[in-house]
Amino acid sequence: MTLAKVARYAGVSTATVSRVLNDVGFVKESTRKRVLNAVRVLHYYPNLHARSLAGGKNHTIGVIVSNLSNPFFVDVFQAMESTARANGYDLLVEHTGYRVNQLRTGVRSMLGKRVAGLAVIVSEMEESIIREIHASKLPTVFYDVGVPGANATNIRVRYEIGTHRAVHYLYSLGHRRMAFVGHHSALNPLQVRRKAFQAAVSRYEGDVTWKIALGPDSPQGGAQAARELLLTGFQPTAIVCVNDYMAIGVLSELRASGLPVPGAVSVTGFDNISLSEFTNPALTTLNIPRECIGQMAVKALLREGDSSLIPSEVLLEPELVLRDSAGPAPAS
Amino acid sequence: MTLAKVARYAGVSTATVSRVLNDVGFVKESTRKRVLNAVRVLHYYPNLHARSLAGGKNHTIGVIVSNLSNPFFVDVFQAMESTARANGYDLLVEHTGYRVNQLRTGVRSMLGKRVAGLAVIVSEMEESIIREIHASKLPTVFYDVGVPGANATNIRVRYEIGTHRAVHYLYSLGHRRMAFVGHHSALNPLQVRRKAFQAAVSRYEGDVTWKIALGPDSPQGGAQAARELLLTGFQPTAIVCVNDYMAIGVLSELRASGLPVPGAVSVTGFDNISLSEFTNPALTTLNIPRECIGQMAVKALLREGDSSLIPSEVLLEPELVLRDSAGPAPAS
DNA sequence: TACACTGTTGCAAGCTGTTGCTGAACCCGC
DNA sequence: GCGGGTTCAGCAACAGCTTGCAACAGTGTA
Repeated sequence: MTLAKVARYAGVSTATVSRVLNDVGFVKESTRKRVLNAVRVLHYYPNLHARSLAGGKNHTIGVIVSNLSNPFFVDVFQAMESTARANGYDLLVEHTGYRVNQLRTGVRSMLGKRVAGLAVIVSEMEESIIREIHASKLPTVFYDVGVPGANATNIRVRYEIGTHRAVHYLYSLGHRRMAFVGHHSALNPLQVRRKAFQAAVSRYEGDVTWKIALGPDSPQGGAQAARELLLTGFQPTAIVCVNDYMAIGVLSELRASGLPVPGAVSVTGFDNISLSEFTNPALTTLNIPRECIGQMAVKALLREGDSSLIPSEVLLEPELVLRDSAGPAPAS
Repeated sequence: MTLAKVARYAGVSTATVSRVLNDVGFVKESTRKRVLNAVRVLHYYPNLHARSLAGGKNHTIGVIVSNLSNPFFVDVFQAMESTARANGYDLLVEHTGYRVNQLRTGVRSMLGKRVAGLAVIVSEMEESIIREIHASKLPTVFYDVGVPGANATNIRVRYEIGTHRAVHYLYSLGHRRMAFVGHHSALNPLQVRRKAFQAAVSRYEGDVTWKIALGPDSPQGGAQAARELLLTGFQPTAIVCVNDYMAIGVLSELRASGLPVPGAVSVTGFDNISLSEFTNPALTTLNIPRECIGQMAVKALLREGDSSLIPSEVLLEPELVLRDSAGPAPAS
């Protein structure tokens, strides 16, 4: 079913049908009715490929995320979606599973689809991919990764500050043996978080001993990392997790090991995903304004008008959310 | 940047560039090198709209889901994605937030994008939308909703059986006051689940009293429903939840109300999302093979060859997964 | 030397819409 | 009844790619 057939059925030219469907130009009411009727009768759906080819416009924003299982990404995605929809744009998600190659493929696919803008909310990254994106001139928003550039906005969370707040809080509760549970150490932004932890504990040099354990980004991964951590014989009284999603697994593993939280071990997360309120005990964590990130991202991409108004870098400070999973260090 | 420019730069015709990029036909090695070089130098990304318009083929499968926040949908999506990718197809997700209008828009958008197949994994549905899909002749897979048709495969979970298993299990543990926590009562497939519960408890007519509470599909919704339930004064010793995602909220609310699980109240979920293993206590639930659903869906859509081999209806039986959230009814 | 292949490449039509421009029809006031 | 401004609709030129068919250069054969 094509425009031409609809036009023939309605006894008009394709131009007229196009105008009716796009609501542009002058079309007599009676003609419009005839066209609309033909569209309905023939079950016609405009070919969007042809449309964006001919029109040269595209009302789609691409989003690439690392892990759709992690509620953090879904939250950002949803915030983006409602903002985009409100502006007449659609979203196109792609997820990489933390694989750089998948990211590269995803970016090219987005470029091939001629999206109006691209949001890259991932942890994996490579210099060459950033260059590729910059060279394409496509309006882009990076989260965490990436460097500011001509058409690029960077949204960055100040992990150092967030992690320091968590560590400081735990220190003030008397904790002196801490551990960090992270994931995929090879990925740069995650290195950043690990280093932020190291920097934070090193402020209490000599006073605090620490250890690091890693696993995949999932509750399973958190549980696994916690298990390995406990097996080393190091007995942390506090575990700082790279995100809430992994913290869920850490909580579960501690319970399985008979270590009450926060009685024996305190746990903190990062992100403040809505699930963190429902864990048992409820998770003490650092809030990252996902809603706000999603909105900013879309607004930056839709840079209607003065592009000089778009900040090239946005820094967010995570705030500590006190709940029940962290408490005073055990007496011992 | 277009094919033509690349061709000019490489000193060949557009046909040759196209052949190189698609790896079809014979191209001399030296020519191929020249073309590939031009592509690299010029930062060329083939316009995928033009490509699918000209080629008449599309290697994209559309997926429409109700709620990307619910891990159940994400799991199905991921299974579909890897199966699709293995067959050289991409996925295009859209989510409706349980809104029928959004579903209609989504379906039309998929039709407009001329996807190769469509998987509709939603709970909301309308007769007219099904007719629209059937009329389009697009290979389709429905999950839960929809009726079998020419190009449509139906995947259906036998909720009656699953729910009956849960209720029976609880009954055998001595529970006589049960509640059902569901969501969005207006949506048909969810009605089905509620009715399945009613049918299950009615087998113990007179012996079991019950009540129903509803909320949005989220932990928050589960907590809210549980709260309302408790406020009625009805004191269930067991709560059957429509899915694990809501059960998480129910567990949390019971804890907040000082009701130990499973000491005072037992809870069961539905879906067996991976999170259900990590709740505290771990959730007793019914397994739905999401991995398998995702694979079947893609295979059915890619009906290469004999389409008569594709079943028009698949029934799945949920199996009880025993964990810690359900136990003997309190003595009371 | 003519002929049949085989491997390579280009020409041009076609995929399905959008849109600038042109022209016809229609209305107005004088 | 006529010039001029509006409205409305069609023509045809694209948009960027794929692909069937023709053409052409070599190579081996008769």
